[in-house]
Amino acid sequence: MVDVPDEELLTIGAFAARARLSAKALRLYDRLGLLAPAYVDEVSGYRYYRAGQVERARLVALLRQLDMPLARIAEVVAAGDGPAAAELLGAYWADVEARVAGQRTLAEYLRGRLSGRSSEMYGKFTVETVEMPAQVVITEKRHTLADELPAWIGAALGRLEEAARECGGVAGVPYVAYHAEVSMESDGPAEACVPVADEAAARAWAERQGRARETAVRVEPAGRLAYTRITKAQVAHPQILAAFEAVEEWMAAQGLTATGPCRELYFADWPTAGAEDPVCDVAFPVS
Amino acid sequence: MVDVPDEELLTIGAFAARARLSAKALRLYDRLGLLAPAYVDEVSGYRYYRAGQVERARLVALLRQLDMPLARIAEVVAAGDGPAAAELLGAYWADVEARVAGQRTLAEYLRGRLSGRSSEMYGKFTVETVEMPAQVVITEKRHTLADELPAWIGAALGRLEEAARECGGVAGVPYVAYHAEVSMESDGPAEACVPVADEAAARAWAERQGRARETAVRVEPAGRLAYTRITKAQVAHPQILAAFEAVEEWMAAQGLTATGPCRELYFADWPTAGAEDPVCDVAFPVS
DNA sequence: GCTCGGCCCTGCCCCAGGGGCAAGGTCAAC
DNA sequence: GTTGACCTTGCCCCTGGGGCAGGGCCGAGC
Repeated sequence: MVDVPDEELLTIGAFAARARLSAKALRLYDRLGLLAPAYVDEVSGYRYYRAGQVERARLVALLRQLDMPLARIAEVVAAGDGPAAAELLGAYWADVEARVAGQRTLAEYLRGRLSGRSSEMYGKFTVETVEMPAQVVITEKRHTLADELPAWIGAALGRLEEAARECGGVAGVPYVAYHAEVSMESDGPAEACVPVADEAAARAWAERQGRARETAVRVEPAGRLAYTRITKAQVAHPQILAAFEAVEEWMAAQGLTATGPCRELYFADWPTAGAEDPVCDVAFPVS
Repeated sequence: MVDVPDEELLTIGAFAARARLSAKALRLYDRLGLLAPAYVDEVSGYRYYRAGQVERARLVALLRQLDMPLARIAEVVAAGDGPAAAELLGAYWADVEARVAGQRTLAEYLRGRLSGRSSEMYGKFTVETVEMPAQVVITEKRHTLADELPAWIGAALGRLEEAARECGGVAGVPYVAYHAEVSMESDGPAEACVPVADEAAARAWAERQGRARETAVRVEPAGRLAYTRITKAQVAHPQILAAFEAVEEWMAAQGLTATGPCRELYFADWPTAGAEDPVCDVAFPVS
């Protein structure tokens, strides 16, 4: 069954004008299989489109106005005009809104910082050091983006504290270590850690864990932590960045260097804490 | 005065880790003059950064998280840490919010359309045709983006109606013709047109116009218009797209083709009209 | 002094989503 | 038949890097 040209076919230029797309874009969509011409002359290579394809082309154009990647547009148009397509679009747009919401917070923070309050930013934080004993910790590690981070921290520390009951109980302040930056673009990994009393039980617990979550048992060596204490309101992206920067600046001034990934130690009961209650120490292991 | 390396210098890898940037990105920023190393070894080409440059590098990294182009980031960091930089950031972010607001409206519209209401979309519009006599029109043309379009339409039609008083008065329904799509990416041009009674006076008026605005006088030939009437609430991007599509679909069904750019005819007094009052005909010249 | 591993260098190709241009083939109207 | 508009492919350009190849630099251990 060969497509034969009939009198309803449009050249690429005419089709582009009706679809409000460029001919160049139409050639690209053809090459990607997103919007194939109804007929292609084998001799001249001319593309011919049916008038009925305009609707689909316009849908593609509108989705492109949302900056949706062509691959996702292909999924949407493949899903047809039903609720499935609407679902895909909704999921995409929810992603966009989540990203923009994070960026909005960051933009507000940066605007405030650039406005001239930068000099007072570092003064607000008091940095101190504390000696930490060696600790056996049970951990759960995951790659995650900044927007899902708070939910994951809550869930992971909850699971680990539950597990700690079989390992001699929680023997220190639970914390989260960041092995790489967690932000909108970079996804960590982050590692939730809960100190426990019974190393043997902890190792037995780790043996029982499946592959669903990346769990581990580790002995965290003793050492000194440089930290600053922040309130519940400050434990949010991006305000918390100021705290990290304050600690690093203080370390540089003291001639100290970080000997490991930075941490957030959650020493308070999170749900019952008020916004202005101190709940967290932002810390670096130092030497 | 040559920069001499002292013991405070960091290699690119160490600096990248502290700034939470990749070495590749740092080389790019160096090449663009955005963040030059404190010292470059002339023999090895190795880049060395001062610890004090970390702050600036982090600012760049944070601004990149806002998807700000490097050229604008360069402007921001060049403006220093004062209100000027905050102003630039604010202007950029306002642009982003405006763009996203338009996309949000479009996404909501599309989600509704894809949900399965597409079959009833076209049914809501009644398309008819009308014969238009030849008209002398005075016009003003401009390239504009979708977000500034409503304001420009109001201003341009206001100016043209004022000018029409010297040209024998307004002799028909003012309209806006779209010579190409006006959206977030494409900027038209759009042409505001007001029919006038006195062609000679109109040509004299056009002669007096300077180059500040792109004005013209034209005789619009007689012809048939296919149109549908919409309410004030529907005269907004992107709801109005449904009206345009309805007219085009109807035209295709009737075997008619467009013979010129599409138009919006504003026949009602805009300020006093209510949201549900018909105010506008969405039309195509057809043959 | 020699080698080894870990950094670092430049340069090239790759991604999306096209824009722009050149060289050449086609099509339709006159 | 000619002409001009339209179409084709192919190549280089943009941003903001990622990834890799081939080669140089450096400190540690032997």
